[in-house]
Amino acid sequence: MPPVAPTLKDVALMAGVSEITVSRVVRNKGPISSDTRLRVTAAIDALGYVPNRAAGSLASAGAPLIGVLLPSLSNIVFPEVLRGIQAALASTNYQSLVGVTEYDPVVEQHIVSSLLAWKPAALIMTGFDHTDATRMMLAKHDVRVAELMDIDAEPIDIAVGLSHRRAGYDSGRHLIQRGYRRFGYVGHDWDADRRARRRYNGLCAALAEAGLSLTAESRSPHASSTRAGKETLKALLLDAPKLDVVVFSNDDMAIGGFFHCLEAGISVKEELALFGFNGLAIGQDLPKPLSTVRSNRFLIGKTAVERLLGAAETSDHRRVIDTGYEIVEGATA
Amino acid sequence: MPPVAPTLKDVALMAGVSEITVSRVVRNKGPISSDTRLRVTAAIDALGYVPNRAAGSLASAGAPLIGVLLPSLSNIVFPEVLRGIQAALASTNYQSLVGVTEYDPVVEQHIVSSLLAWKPAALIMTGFDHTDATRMMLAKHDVRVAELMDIDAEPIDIAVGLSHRRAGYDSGRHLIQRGYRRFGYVGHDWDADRRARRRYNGLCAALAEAGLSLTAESRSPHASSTRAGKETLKALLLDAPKLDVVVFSNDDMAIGGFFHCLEAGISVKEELALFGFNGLAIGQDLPKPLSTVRSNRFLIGKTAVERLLGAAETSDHRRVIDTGYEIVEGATA
DNA sequence: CTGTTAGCGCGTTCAT
DNA sequence: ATGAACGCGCTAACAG
Repeated sequence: MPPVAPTLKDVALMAGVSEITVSRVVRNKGPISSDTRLRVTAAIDALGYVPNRAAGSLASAGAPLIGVLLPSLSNIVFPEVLRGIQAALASTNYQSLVGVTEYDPVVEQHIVSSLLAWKPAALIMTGFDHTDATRMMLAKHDVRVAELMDIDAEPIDIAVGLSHRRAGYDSGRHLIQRGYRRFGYVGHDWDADRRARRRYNGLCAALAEAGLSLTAESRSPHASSTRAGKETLKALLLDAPKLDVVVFSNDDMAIGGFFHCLEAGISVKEELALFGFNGLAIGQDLPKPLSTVRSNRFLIGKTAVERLLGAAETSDHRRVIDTGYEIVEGATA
Repeated sequence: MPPVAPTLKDVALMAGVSEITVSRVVRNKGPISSDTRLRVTAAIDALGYVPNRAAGSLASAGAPLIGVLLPSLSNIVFPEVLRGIQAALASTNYQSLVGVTEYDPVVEQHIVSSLLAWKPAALIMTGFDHTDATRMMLAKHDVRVAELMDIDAEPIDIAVGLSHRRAGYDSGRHLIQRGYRRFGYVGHDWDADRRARRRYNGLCAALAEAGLSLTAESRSPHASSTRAGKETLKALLLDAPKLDVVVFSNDDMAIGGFFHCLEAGISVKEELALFGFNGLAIGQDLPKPLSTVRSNRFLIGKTAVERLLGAAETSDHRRVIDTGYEIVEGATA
């Protein structure tokens, strides 16, 4: 076990060529005779040579790295985005440096700063909520930047996601069209999750347009969760028993609501309709598939990487990429 | 927007000191007079200096990086482990380089190789299932290695997790003690998830010890999911209607089973008891909290990082760290 | 407490 | 098709 990793020089020596030739073989760059290529690759295998990326990045100014900043890993939505990112990265030689901000722009700022220290090719962030200092750093260090999930604001570089305002609005239209009139809303912490608020605003706009408004609403101060959904719906129904439908800030909350109905003996849809957001797999496996809006989390992550890395190849230079959403009819509304 | 990042030299020039002095201030290393420290930090702020980590790693042989290899991000369990890792990392200046193996040791091998290229301080992997080539690389490049989730085998360096065999065994003992006799088992793809098989073996051992055996069992060829649990239980009950209790390979599967019971009008626990594994939050929010075994995923990730980075500080040099598990009584068994 | 010298391993540039 | 020289930005090892 020689804890001394072989370098270009070792490979060069063994293959009887110069270092730069080995470097060319490794990177598949420049003309190499198939003969020397053979000898070099043989030496590489024999020595178990692994290029030192730190050295490579230093020499070439820029690392094959993508910084990924996620607000949270507790909300299943972000691992799914990360999954899309990883899937797209798998076919490249880029790797991901992952940090979690806990929805705090100041934490985000610190992470951006330490990620930038690696001279990554791009940064993937969530939402549009950054400190001025963050924006300044981003401007100075020429990295590509993708802001994910939302497209309701002006991006720094590119944005990939969906319009949460429109999604909320369309949810409202859809439900009104299906005959619902007495709307309840059950939400979670808005300060952290700005997108939930945008959907709420869209929903209210749709109601207003139809001459309606929310009959009752309640917001949990906590992060979204099944439990929060369950308890918040319970609380809401104590105050305002006469509702047709309850729109939840997302599927987690809605599933909690569904469970509450099961426990309270409320017949879902017949007595009270439920509507979510995200289209999580588990919601579709409930005894009654949840009516909701499918956001395309995996696609968002995947698309972001493709756009960030493939910029030159495509002629498509949109700054805002709408990955869309679809209303999932389900059986709860 | 000057796309030319300032370097140590720029800071040194501005502060009227040498580069190494700036370097010392940045790293908080070696004695520095508070006067020069002040001037240097002022210059750093003024220029917006961010150290180049690639250069630092090259010079000092070794990067403040932890490579993290996860088999999947679809199974909620691994994001939770990652959460623990990130939480522990937050208070250090280490960052995580994340890769996903899709349960394939060959993919794992490629990722290990590219991670090693950064000279990380440590690698966090899952399970004990690695190719020979992977083991060889690990031996050569002196990195710390943690193998997570399982402690039922001999680790390369350290292992952090729980004994799945014992967890399965204890589940069996627990259920037998509660009077169950006719056991069913509903599982998922074992080839990918070796730990599920270990739990199964433990369960069977407990049954055998009590002179019992599985009355019926069925395994989905797919990855674990609510849907797979639902469908597999349904199939199982067609063949073997007379069961007291069904043990599932994990909570996702068990929750699916719960949903099947709801749909089929089977009274959970009274007619058929259900038992899971993991102790996911959502299982505890079902109308009847799921009876299961709590694995401590967050703790596993967090502990691994602490052990890997804090080795010198603690006198605790165990190679195997048991993060334990607890039986969660619930209301479904 | 501060500076000098040397070089980490590689890629760029220019030659041959 | 191949190579030599140089330097990327930083830190280790010594001075002083």
